Amino acid sequence: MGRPQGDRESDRLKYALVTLAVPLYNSTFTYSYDENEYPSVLYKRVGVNFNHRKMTGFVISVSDERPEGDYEIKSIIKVIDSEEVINAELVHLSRDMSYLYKNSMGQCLSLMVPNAKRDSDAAPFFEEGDFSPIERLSEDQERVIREYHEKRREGKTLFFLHGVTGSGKSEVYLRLAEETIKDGGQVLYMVPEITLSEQLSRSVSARFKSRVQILHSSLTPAQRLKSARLVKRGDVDIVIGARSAIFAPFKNLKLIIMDEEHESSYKSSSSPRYHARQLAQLRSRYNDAPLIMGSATPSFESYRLMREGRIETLSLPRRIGKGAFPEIRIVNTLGQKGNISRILRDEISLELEKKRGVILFLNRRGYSNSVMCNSCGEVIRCPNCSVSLTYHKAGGRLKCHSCGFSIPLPSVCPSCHSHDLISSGFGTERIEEELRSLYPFAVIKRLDGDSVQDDRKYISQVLSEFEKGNVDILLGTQMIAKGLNFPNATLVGVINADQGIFLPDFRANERTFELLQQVSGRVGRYRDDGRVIIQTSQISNPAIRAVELNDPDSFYHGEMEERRRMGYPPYSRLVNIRIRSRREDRAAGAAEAVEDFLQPYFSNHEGIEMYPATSALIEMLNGYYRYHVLIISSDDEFAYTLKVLELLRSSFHIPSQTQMEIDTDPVDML
DNA sequence: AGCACGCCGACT
DNA sequence: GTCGGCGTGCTC
Repeated sequence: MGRPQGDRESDRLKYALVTLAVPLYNSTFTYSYDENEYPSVLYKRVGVNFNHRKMTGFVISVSDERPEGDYEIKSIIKVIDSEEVINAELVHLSRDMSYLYKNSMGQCLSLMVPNAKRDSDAAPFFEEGDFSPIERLSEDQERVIREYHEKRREGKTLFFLHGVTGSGKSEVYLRLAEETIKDGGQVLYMVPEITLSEQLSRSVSARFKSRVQILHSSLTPAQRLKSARLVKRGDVDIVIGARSAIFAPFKNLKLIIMDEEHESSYKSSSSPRYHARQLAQLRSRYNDAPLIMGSATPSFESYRLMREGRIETLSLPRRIGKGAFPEIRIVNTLGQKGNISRILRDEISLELEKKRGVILFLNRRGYSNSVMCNSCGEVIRCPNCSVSLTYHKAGGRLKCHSCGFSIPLPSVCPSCHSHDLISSGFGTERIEEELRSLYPFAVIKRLDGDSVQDDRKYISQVLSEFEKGNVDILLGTQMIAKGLNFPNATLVGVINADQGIFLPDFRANERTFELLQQVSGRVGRYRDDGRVIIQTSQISNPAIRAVELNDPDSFYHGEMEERRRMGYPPYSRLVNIRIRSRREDRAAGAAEAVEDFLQPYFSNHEGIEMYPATSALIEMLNGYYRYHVLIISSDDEFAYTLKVLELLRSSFHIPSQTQMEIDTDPVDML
């Protein structure tokens, strides 16, 4: 084939594959550009015209040849970046991600790059922290590092550091990170969202000096872009960050650490609903970089892999130094009056006399759970969501914990105008009030979603006051259960361990166990007189029993058997297809249409079960009616399921005014 | 998604 | 008359 002669301009015309963040089956489109004008466009962002609008996309490949097909090819309007913002690995990752989570490549790729126009002011490059002395390793830690190296020599890449709280996992991570960096590799160190703001990041930056990049949630897009550039150039040795740090554009990634591997914050709650743990496994494979996950309470997915020897287990079974496990006491709340039992009350008094701080935990904020009319029986509900409103005494309002809607507390029942409104259930606000009347001279601080919203600095302030011994009782939600260290506390109380237990979710026990185990881990890390008091009405629940007897193994075994028997994860894979619409009939209709589409592929298919379309547990959320179709596949048939869902994406036409979202390996079925 | 086009009902 | 709600089709 002869090239067109004479026309020098067309000689310089090249074609770029551009991927756009549109929810289409195929999100890549060809645009032309003049090579004289733009000598390099690959892996940069470009501005293009797309169906009567301007968009920015990523160039993922370039070519001299016009692609097949007779469609018009428009030209690139401008090139945004002077330097590449992605690389081949991230394009590859977005392709795999797109297939697994059923979003377009463009949508996946757009998550990976902060959407800043251009880089501006310098990011705070590193934070000056307290100097953290290098600890001497315990025997267990040394053994674990030895085992790691042996397994590495055998070519293993997946590891699990299974260690109780206080066993010194972080020091192991840091040693291995140091070694990797000395050999010229880069390290990704992932932590759950809440941990990030706290102690850890400071000690790590002190350890690695200026070549640390902390991906904080408070960074602006421009700052993120700037730090990504440093990572990409290889000017950063170690990146610390939460879920989205998994997209950092490493030049030479040689180790991935994922602490608190079981944490659900690693799973995105908006689409693409990726799980950082799965993506970490992909990047580990692409780069032949080991992945070390760690936790005291492994996810059941990881637990299965460990048990089957598909991932190497490194275990730290003992606490460091004289840290011992706390004594755990279960208090049966059945038949009890009041929210704080006699036993817990006495224990708190004892601690206060000794001038020690007490930590109390309750996973529900607000004052009362719901407000009901005592005349007509109406419960006051959110107009946008099918949940009841929670009373918040501070501010005197009723709030929706699903969508944030709030109204002033009405003085009469909205439906029958009776004055007889009663509240039921209790939250942290109510407990705080009870504590104040029980211990009028104690300094009591509450830490929950409400206290944070007002003031971001408040948390760290309260925590440091508690550490200094200036706070007697610290009352909090989830927030204080995870990741935080209270070296001096000797008493932890769980006001009510029941909440999670009654959810119609096969993970209810897992969540309860995990939470109680984590809460217990907060106490007396470095001492041997820690106590935990757990109040519950379900004293024979397996999760509660396991915590009481300090016997996690039997819990895992029992629960795993149950999961296997029922065909639930980790012995199967779930895909939840959610459909939502402002109109109930549309949502229901679309869900049925999805079911009808899939029926021929899944009915009578060995190893796959499709549950018929039903309305979601919370039928309405934010004004949208919600339906879903759940697919359970065996390990072997999961690949087939993904193939069929690809078909759904390419050829199923979603009715108007409805949205469909595919959630692969969902963590909550709500 | 988001934008244009084209189709029907009810309002200055 | 025509404004606007909504259904349908398309995007290099």
